[in-house]
Amino acid sequence: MTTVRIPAGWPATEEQARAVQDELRAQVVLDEPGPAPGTGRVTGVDVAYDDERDVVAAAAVVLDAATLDVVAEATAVGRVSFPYVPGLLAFREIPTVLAALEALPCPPGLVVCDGYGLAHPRRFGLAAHLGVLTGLPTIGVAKNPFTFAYDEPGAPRGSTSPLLAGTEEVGRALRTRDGVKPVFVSVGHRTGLDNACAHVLALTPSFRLPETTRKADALCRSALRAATGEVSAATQDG
DNA sequence: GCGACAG
DNA sequence: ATCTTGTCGC
Repeated sequence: MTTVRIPAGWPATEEQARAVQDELRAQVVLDEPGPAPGTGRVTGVDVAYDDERDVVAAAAVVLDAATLDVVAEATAVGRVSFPYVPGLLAFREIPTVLAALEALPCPPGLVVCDGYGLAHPRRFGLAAHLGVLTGLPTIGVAKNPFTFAYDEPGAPRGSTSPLLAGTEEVGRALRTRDGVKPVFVSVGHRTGLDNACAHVLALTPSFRLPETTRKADALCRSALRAATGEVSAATQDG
């Protein structure tokens, strides 16, 4: 576990954050198909919060893409770096997520984020932002459609429908379990949308959400419990 | 103008 | 995201 300091010059206002998005957005690479599904490694990242104590914990869990076995994992804790503002989620999550990724003992391969990539009001959601900062291929898998419109995909697992901002397809609603609410997939960086959806299907043999997300979620929650536990123990001990 | 809005 | 018991089912 590593402890994170909020980077110097980190945006302090919504206006500054939007300016950063507009500046970095031009660096997103869209003409690469990305790593082939089922090969190499796939890493899930997630973050948990205790706003009460101003503590944030992130986890990165590396899976073998073929077997979905855990190959490596790392966590990081720090202070909350930004309030939750729809459209600016990345500024809340990224410092701690970056630290967790850097603490990994091996390359992460494709990174799967909780939330959106290009499906974003400014076309620069968390997955795109993390991709540009790390240079890694990334995708976003969200549980909710945010502000976007979509037609219900067919009932069978694997069915998709466009996720629409007006007439622009910014992502895809993807059914990962028969008859269950779809997930919302969008490209982050250095990956194509077809490939991103194929990865998500490969990562959902048993549950609605990708194994990467499930494992990272469990790990960051336990890291948060450990971190806040230390705080209260320190308080009691002196 | 107001509200809704990834996590 | 988070607050939260028991409960149904594989």
